Parts: sequence; C-alpha cells; structure tokens
Amino acid sequence: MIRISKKVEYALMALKFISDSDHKLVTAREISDKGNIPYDLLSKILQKLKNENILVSNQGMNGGYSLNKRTDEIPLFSLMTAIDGDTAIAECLHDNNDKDCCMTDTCTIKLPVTRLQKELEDLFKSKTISDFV
Amino acid sequence: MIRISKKVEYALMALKFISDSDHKLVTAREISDKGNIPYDLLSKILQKLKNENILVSNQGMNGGYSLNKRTDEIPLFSLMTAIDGDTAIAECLHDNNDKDCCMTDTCTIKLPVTRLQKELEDLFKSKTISDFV
DNA sequence: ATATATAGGACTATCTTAGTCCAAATTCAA
DNA sequence: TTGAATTTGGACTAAGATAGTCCTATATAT
Ligand code: FES
Ligand code: FES
Repeated sequence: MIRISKKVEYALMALKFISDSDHKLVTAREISDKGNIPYDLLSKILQKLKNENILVSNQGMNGGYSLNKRTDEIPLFSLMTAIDGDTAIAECLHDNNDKDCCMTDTCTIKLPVTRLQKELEDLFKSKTISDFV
Repeated sequence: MIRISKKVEYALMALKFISDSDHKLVTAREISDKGNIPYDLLSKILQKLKNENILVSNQGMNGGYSLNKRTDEIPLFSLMTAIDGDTAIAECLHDNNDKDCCMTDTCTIKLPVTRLQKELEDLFKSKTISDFV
C-alpha cells in the first residue's frame, strides 16, 4: 500500500527537533543520538533539505543546522520531493517523454489517474511541517 | 515518492474492461490480451478481487468474471487493500503489537502521521471505480 | 474425454529503499 | 599550524517490496 518513506519520517522528526531547539544551531549528531536515527542516513537527508533551502547549514566546528523558513511555510510536499525526488503516483504518468511506459497507447486509465495524482499533491501541499511539530 | 502499485493499475484497467463489456462474462485471457497485461499476474489480481466479492467468477469452459457490484459501490480503497493488503502509510503506525517499530518510545511524530493516514484513507475511500471507468 | 476456464502455491527477477563506508572540505580554537 | 568537530558528497551494500513466471489442480460445458 501507499507509503511515506522512512527518510521523510526521519526528516519530519529532524525538523521537529530543530524547530524545538529554538534558533540554536543543531548538529546532525545530536538529532541522530536523541532520535535514534542512523547518522549517515540522516546527514544525507539534512543535506537535501539544505539544498532545497529548507535548512541553512554552518560547516566546521560549532556548526550545525537551523531552519530557513517558518514551519508553516514548508509544505509536506516539498519535503517529499526534496528527499525522494520524482513525484508520479503511477507508471501511467510518464512526466518526461524519454522513458515512455510501453502501455502509452493501450492504457485506459491515464486521465482519471492524473486527476487522482493532482488531488494527492494538493493534499500534501496543504499540509505543512507545522502540522507535524 | 508515494505510489499506486502496478497491480492496482492493472485492477483498474481490468475493472474498466469488465464494466465496458456490460454483463457478458469476461475471461482473464481477454483482458490480458486486449490490455497488454501479463496473464498470470492478472489472474492473481482477479482472484483477489473475487475473494473480496468485487467480482464473481465462473470456472470451467465458458467461464469468466463479472462485476458483483455497481462501479460506484467499489471504493478505490477496498481495491488497494484487497490487492496490496496492509494499509499503514508509515512505519510509525504499527497496527499490530507483535512487530513493533523499535522507535515506539522515541518517535515524535506518531500522532500527526496518524492524522495524515486518516485523511489519505478518506480520500481513497471517497473515490470509487466509477471515477476510473 | 477434452478443451477452456478459474484457483492457487511456490518460485525468481527486478527495482526501490534503507543503510553503510569513506574521503574530502570548512571552520574554530588552542 | 595542528587538530577536533562539523558539513559535504560519492560509491557501495543490504534488505525488502514489487512485479512477473511457472506449474499443477480443480471445475464445467460440450
Ligand atoms: S500504465 Fe503506462 S500509460 Fe498507463
Ligand atoms: S517510526 Fe516507529 S513509531 Fe514512529
């Protein structure tokens, strides 16, 4: 069945943690330790959030992460795409023309599935991190 | 990102096909041929739909499948659970107590994720097969 | 009897997700 | 200038889920 990836779960936990440590810089190590999240994996996730401008990072000693936006300005949807990339709910929805699904002609459900995709997206866009902290 | 399984896609195509062949019995072979769906896989799917009383089947020669309900009486949700089983959107939501997630104590996002799960379920319950035919 | 169906167990192959390992690059401070 | 703490990021591996195959049994109309 349809699932939110573990990585997004971790991201939510991390963002909650960062949000709770108001404005102090927080290190990946801290979040990993307190939250029981594999360090290396978490690091990657935080980096991606940084690349999406959800977090700001400071390298080096006494470095760490902090929020770049208010939690209610971060849609769950952008978290999901930042972390898991791509966004198609079904193979029907070939976004780019290079790797077409072989059923492009015969497929009978493309349109309604597209509609469903849209509705799900809207749901995930309407949720923000503030709903999770 | 979040996805509907290929099997559910096939199920939707099959149900559309059956619904279009009003009341005639339709064989798995027909659906497979016309829809370019792997026969063996499709068979399993149709069997599951039969076990959920979405379809009725007739074995033997001249056998086949037909709908057991109006398409607007079949929620997408029941299709999804019939085919992919289980229903948890995230590991947070350990439904049964035997295989608890190891983070049960430390997990900070259980509640909001449960809420999200509920909303998604409601969305999938509100959609019926009639939206896809 | 036999051809045409569904029924269903057991297996394999393929893809995705989760997690690990390692080697930079940055920054602070002694 | 050295060293510890930190982010950055590529490459790899392990584990799990999904998709697909194969084979045999059972039912039924003719
Ligand atoms: S399954 Fe590929 S176009 Fe619908
Ligand atoms: S991740 Fe297991 S309880 Fe939340």
